[in-house]
Amino acid sequence: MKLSKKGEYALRALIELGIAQEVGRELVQVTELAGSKQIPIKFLEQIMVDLRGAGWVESRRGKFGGYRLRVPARSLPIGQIVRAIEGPLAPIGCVSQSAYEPCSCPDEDHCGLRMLMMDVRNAIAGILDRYTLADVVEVTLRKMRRDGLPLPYADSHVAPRPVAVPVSAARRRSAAAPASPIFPARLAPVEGLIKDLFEDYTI
Amino acid sequence: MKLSKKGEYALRALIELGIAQEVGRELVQVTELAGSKQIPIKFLEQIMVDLRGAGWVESRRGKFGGYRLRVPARSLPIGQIVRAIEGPLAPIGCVSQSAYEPCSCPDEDHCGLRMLMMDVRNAIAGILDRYTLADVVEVTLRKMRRDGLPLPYADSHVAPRPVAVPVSAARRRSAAAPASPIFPARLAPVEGLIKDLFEDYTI
DNA sequence: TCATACCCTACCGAAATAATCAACTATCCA
DNA sequence: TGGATAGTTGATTATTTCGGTAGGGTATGA
Repeated sequence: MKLSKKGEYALRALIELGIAQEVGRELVQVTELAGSKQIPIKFLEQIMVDLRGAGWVESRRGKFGGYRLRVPARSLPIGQIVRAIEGPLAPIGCVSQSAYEPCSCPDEDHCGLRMLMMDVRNAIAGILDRYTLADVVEVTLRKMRRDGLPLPYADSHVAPRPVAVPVSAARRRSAAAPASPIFPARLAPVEGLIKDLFEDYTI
Repeated sequence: MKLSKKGEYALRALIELGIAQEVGRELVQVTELAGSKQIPIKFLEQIMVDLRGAGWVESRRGKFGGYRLRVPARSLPIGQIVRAIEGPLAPIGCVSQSAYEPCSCPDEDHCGLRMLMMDVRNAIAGILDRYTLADVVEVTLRKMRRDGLPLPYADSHVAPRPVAVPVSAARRRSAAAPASPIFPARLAPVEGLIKDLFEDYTI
């Protein structure tokens, strides 16, 4: 039940772009997204092709170029990303809701393994479809602020030169929304496993 | 997040052996476990090596030979099987509790993706560690009985010849326990996703 | 002895994964 | 205009894993 490197890097890139957006950074270069050589740059470039193809990211070429989110982070469920990059969430094909295929079920109607795997699929989907990119960005930033860490991309002398960039329609709506409050109603303590993890999680 | 064919076949074989045990069938041949050629026999033989190596299955060679469960089905959580056959349940290495390895986290303490994947890992483990082989066997049999299907391995003229087989200690305890009642307290309606699925599940 | 059925080892091909390589193209500024 | 920067594109590579299959050995009972 592994997330592929491609999936991992795609999610990281999107989270980084979400963070950049939150702190007011307009464009982020692929070298920045790759971090300290932990993600191979050329591989990430290819992944960015897919992210752009999916319509979640847009880019600007040339000097002072880079990438940014094209859709509001809050409108992008993680499950949608994972499905697009990795394929169906279902551990076996007979429980897939997006790409059904028969497996070695002796008889689907009475197959206990199918039922169990449906449970697993639904649990995975329950989490990944519940949380959006914005949620993950928020928790990341929240923990950084809690520990007093400098926020990435907020360092003004490292930022690419501000430019008048053509604004897509999706981007315009995002800019119109105020920054999320730190404790939005969506992540009230009665909801959200990530919230629970944030409260209780220790390494 | 796929279950491999090997994992799928291993689980199916164990479920079949559990069913056989419930209906009183002593030994099951690999051809029976493989079903109508849906599982490749030679591949399944190899998988049975691993299941025997794990101590869950024992076998008898020669004429009237076959396999049977060596441990009580109720003592075998599905998560244990999946881990042994497939490896860690964690989608990425930094959230694995059995096989931790660093990934491309910029900083584990503040990595929102790590937190999310911990959620996913825990959800998967929550299900797979909660239910045992006996639960899956039970739900399978329950649905078959509900629909009036003939139970596999219960056909007496197809059964291998009854033999006095040396009884392992684990097997002796299993034989001493009465057959599970159809509605055990463990699967009361207030618990158990599988129970929920059984009640609500439609294709 | 022969038939049956597990046991063991090795091999194979395909596919996917995880990159890397090479070159092109757009943008800006001096 | 030229050079630097940075995205874009397409192809290639290497490796590993997966999902089997092949071939033969060994134990058991009639």
